[in-house]
Amino acid sequence: MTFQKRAHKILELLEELGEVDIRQLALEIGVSEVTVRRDLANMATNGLLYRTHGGAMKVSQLIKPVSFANKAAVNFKAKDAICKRAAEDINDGDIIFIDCGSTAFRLCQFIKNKKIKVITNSLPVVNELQNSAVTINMIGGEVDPIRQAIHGTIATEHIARYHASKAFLGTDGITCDGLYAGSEHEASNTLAMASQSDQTYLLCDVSKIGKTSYLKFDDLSIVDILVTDYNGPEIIEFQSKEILVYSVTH
Amino acid sequence: MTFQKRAHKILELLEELGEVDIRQLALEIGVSEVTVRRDLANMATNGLLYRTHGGAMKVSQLIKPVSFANKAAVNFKAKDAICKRAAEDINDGDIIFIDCGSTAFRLCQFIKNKKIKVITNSLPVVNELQNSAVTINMIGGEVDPIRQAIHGTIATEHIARYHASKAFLGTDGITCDGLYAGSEHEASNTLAMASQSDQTYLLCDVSKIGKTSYLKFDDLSIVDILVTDYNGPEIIEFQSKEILVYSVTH
DNA sequence: TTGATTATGATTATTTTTGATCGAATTAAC
DNA sequence: GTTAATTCGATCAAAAATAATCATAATCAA
Repeated sequence: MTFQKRAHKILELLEELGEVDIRQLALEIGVSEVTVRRDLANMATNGLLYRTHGGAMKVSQLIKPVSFANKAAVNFKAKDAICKRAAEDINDGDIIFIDCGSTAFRLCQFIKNKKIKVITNSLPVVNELQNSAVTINMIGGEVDPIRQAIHGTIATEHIARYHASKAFLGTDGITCDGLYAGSEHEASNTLAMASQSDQTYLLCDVSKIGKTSYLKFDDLSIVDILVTDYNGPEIIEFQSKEILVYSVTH
Repeated sequence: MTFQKRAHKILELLEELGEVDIRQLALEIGVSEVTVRRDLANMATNGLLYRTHGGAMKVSQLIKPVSFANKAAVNFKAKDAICKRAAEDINDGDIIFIDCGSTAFRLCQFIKNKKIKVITNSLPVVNELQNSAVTINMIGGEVDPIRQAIHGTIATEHIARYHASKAFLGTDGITCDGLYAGSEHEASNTLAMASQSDQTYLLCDVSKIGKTSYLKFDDLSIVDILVTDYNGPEIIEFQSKEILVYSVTH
């Protein structure tokens, strides 16, 4: 098999898998690892792929898909059901805020083909929506590496300059008394988004209901619509506080 | 059998199989391998096929879609050498701007362990530096999906709120007359960063020197230090304009 | 026919490709 | 941090393919 044929094959595998390792390639193609290494080096100098230790990556994937995948995968069926329901309310032409956090992140998959404008402080959301029909506006300011989001006063000020039709927010905990956040920064961003939008949706899986956290940052007045897979007694109380509740199942 | 007849046969086989090898052709056509080789050489110079070691391939099969050519990997050795040199000037405690673009992006790998603050409008830079010692500040505003960066008036305003000790900028082209950019947004960001920093470094591989582009956005006065792998006559002229030139090799 | 030109095949030297090996560099594990 | 395991790059040798050279056969013009 000639170099050209191998190159073709490697690019194909790369396109399919995103990354390849040398042992796997040597086996698949039927040549020695040395040869594969040479091929990769060659192709890398031509910009056809990105060489890594032990293999290669697709160039376009050089932008790491930000993986707080772990957290996002927890209870993802509930989160997906919630986000799917929420996405039904999003129409072409909408301008929406998307909060940081693993729940709101799952909204992305349902809005990729909508002609909307998304304003967000979440880096995973930006990455996820990069090659979609959506126009993205990134909120600026200090990057919080753990939450993979932009936080701080500059961020809050930035939010205040925009206005959206809908905000899709997350929270660390919610009780009949109010909303709880794990940090002040998170809270101030969430509040800022809520105050700058016509309608606020709170995306909230069952694990958050009835739970309190470090900081109670608001009563429930900022919430217009609660989307949740929870179905217990508190629901009625939420409704009595003029919150519309979307109950979903999965 | 004449050359024309053989050529016809070879093209037929090529169309059918996508690739051919010389031994197989010699057998099939009934001539010596030397002759086949001569035929292929002939046809290759006329662009009828692509010669490989031991055979030939259909031209169309050879090249994958253009999307593979990613800027970040093109000429990366020069870019790495440039960025490595530039990084030597970055010290703990510095606050630096990093411009968007494939060259400045390569600075990331050399500053991951420095205790500095980075202000950038480049999404790849943010992703690359996420799990590093660096504190990141993301410039906010509209996301340009092609350049993977934040551009626009909001972004420019955001930059104006910060001040850095050093700015590491890229450009689409540079001549003795000035700097060229591919878009107005790019230019305004670059200018904003330059005006808000004590020293501006221009990171510029050989392909940019002497090249002009869509928009001339400044003379050379904003550049303090030019880091490049170029080593031609213009260098002296740059120096005469009070630009310090770091020449690197790779 | 003759001489010249061209195409083909055989032979040989050169280049290219590939795989093996080993010290150095990088990464992972502790 | 240190150590162990991979992976890398360089060098060398073997095999295959190529280019160069030459000789022979076919073609063509005068």
